Amino acid sequence: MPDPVVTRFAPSPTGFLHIGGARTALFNWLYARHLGGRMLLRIEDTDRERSTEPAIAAILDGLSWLGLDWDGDVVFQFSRAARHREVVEGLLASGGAYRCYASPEELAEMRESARSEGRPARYDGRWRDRDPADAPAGVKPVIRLRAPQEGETAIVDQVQGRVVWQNKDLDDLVLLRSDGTPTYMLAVVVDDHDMGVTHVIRGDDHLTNGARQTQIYQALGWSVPGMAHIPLIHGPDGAKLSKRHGALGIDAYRSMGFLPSALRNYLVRLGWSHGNQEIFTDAEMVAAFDLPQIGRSPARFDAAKLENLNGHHLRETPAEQVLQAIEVILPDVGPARGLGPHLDPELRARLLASLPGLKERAKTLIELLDAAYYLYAPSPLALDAKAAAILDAPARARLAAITPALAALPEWNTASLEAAVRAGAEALGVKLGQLAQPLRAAVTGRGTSPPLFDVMAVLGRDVSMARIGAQARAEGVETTPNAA
RNA sequence: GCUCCCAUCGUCUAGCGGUCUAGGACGUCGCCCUCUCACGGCGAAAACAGGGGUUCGAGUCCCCUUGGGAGCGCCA
Repeated sequence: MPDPVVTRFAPSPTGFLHIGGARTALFNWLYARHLGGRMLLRIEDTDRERSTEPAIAAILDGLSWLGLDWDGDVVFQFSRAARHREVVEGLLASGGAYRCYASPEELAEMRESARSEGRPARYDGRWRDRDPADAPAGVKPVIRLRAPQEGETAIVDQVQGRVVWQNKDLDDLVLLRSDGTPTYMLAVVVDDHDMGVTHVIRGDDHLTNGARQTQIYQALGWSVPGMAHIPLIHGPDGAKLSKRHGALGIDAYRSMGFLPSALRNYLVRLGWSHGNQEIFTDAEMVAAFDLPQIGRSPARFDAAKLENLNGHHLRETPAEQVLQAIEVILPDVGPARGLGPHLDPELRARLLASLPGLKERAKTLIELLDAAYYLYAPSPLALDAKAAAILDAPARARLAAITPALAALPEWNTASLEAAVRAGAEALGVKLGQLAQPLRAAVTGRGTSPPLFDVMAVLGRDVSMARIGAQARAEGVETTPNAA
């Protein structure tokens, strides 16, 4: 293994970690893990106005929740400003950069007239070869790269292929602002170089930046890292994922009850494929992932597929782990549904026992929690519309009829309950469903639930009989359907 | 406007010149299973944007058109 790969995820902390950023991080992580390399994390906080502590925390939290770990310490770009300046000084000395005294107004005017004349909107190089003695007094200059004006600049991208720009279409970008702080374009190059990054994997909105950064590498005499510009994720309407589509941070998906493993699985298949395989464990993903299988067209975000995948992962995940995932989001989502931020031991045990039946039927942890309502419902149990419809007078009469047999059961478990109810249905001359459905409605307050006998077994004799009794006694009485 | 990128079922995609009467998955619609709902099983409808080339042969290569997208800051 001659050249261990080093990738990096480099978000700017100006907002939460969104779904596109999460996928970029995942791809970097997978590529590094696949090749036994390292993934670094760098926070691009050179924009002091917009970078915030909460955003940094949200990004770190999001990555951790998603299960994407990084190697080494987090690098904060702003802390490296002195190094960035040093590099620019060198460039200034070698003639690779120059001071530009153009005012913001001049620049705006330049862009406007260029556009109106159908020319590319770019800096015209007016200070490129001008005598510094012409510098207006009192104006702090920016420092620009003396970019080549002829020929072409190409990047050999592992996803996009060889992409070429004519140098005349690229202008002299700003390296150092007039206040002496480095720009993103410069900082990225210096940091990637200093950090030993071998592969830059990022969204293809950076494709042009790739060319401009290549010019900086060349001016510095540094070797250009491998690049892979992956297509962006679009919203359902085909436009770039944005606030209009909900502007969701990764934390929102957590709160919606998605499993990290499902999100990883969904994200990896957006733009990348491995034959016909749709379902991936982490190990499979790491083993199969590579850059050549990444497509070049943007993918649309499809919530339905994410939900389906989440359902699959829910079923595959052991009950204890699902329970832990629930406990992670409970502080967020518990209080709103009458659950506290934590589960008391008794409820936890009942939930765990019910999970095999529950996780089979839910697409998200939220759905699961709602379906488990019968486990934590306050008394008296509220009936939803379907349950209320099921519990008509004949149904209630059947409940009354089966009550003695249930009360007399020596053992209260799934098998004994099923035997008793089947016998009861036969004795009443009705189909199993005609008795089971009223029982389900009485015991869960819902028209649907996990298998009835499992539910009754977990609930226990006392609770079950009380709920059945309450509905049996209400024969002929109009019930108040649950408002919800 | 300029530069660059993209184009297979509604969506994610397989396809790397002949095995494509185009495969899988999600979603949709039937049927089966069944104590409900799911799961699972079986089946159906559903796509190579259009036009030119190249070739014995094109979804696969080239060009044009059309349609999407991204970038064009002293933001990142």
